[in-house]
Amino acid sequence: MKDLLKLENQICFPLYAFSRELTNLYRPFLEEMDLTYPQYLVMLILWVEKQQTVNQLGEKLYLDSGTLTPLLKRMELKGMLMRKRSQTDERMVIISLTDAGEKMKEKASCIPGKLVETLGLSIDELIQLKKIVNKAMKR
Amino acid sequence: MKDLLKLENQICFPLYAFSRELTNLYRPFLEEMDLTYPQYLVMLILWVEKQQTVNQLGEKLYLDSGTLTPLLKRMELKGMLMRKRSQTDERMVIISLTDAGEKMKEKASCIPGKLVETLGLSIDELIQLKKIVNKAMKR
DNA sequence: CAAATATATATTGCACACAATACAATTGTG
DNA sequence: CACAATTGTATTGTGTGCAATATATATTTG
Repeated sequence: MKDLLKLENQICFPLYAFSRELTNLYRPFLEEMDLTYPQYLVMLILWVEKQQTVNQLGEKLYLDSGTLTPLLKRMELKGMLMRKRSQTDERMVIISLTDAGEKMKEKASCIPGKLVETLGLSIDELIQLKKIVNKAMKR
Repeated sequence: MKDLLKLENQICFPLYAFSRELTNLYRPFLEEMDLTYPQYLVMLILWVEKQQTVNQLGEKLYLDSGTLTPLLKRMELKGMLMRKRSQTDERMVIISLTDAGEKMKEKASCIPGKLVETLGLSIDELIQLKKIVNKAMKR
């Protein structure tokens, strides 16, 4: 029986290391747009949705307000998006893109392709990977 | 042609979210031992290797000294390990477990099993997952 | 052997993550 | 309608990650 308490026998560690490696792979492309990877994920949502509350962003990204609030404030400072309290329910903050934020979409369009290229995995492997991870996330 | 700039079409985002979810799944088990997930990874190495320099730990975990130094100091404060400069080369810091640190191994032995159970993936899927991730990491 | 170079760790600064808590606005209930 | 419970965001504190820089020690080279 092999020792499960060995780094090389771990399944979660490769995923953890790979996840960090992924944000490192995105970094050079995102730096050109002054975005971090989590900020890029926010932009992905806003390029489609136009209006999102902090809570809606958090549900989609699995992040809470303790992470999102300062992140969104930094993006607001950079002029990419606006934060405005809802008129109808003042507990909510509505996030929406500025024109500058909208314009970034075009520049970002090449990023997914570049990343897949860098990863060097086949389409089949990517589909497999996504399928398995999605199953585990659905617990 | 589907829009690659949509969150639901991303392959990296599920991996990123899943990686965070994994450390959340470990948290309840590790809290009993006063460990975080990265600290647990350090312990996995030291339970096998006995002596490791900061650099050796960093190579195995893909982490740099800016991350490891404070992390190891916190673990030293908790009495799990010792940090001592090498006599032969004073640039190096040798990390080794205390008796208390050694003893934690027994309590940790059940963790890998519990995690796999929680994940709810088949052995085949786990092997697939590890194989694909390892391939991508080897670029 | 002295000076340049390389190596190993530490420090600093910034950006996440997340638990715990706080707080204001809203909703549900008697 | 008062008021307790809920909801949505913000704040605080701790712990990573990582780039850039600093510092001390070794090693290489002329």
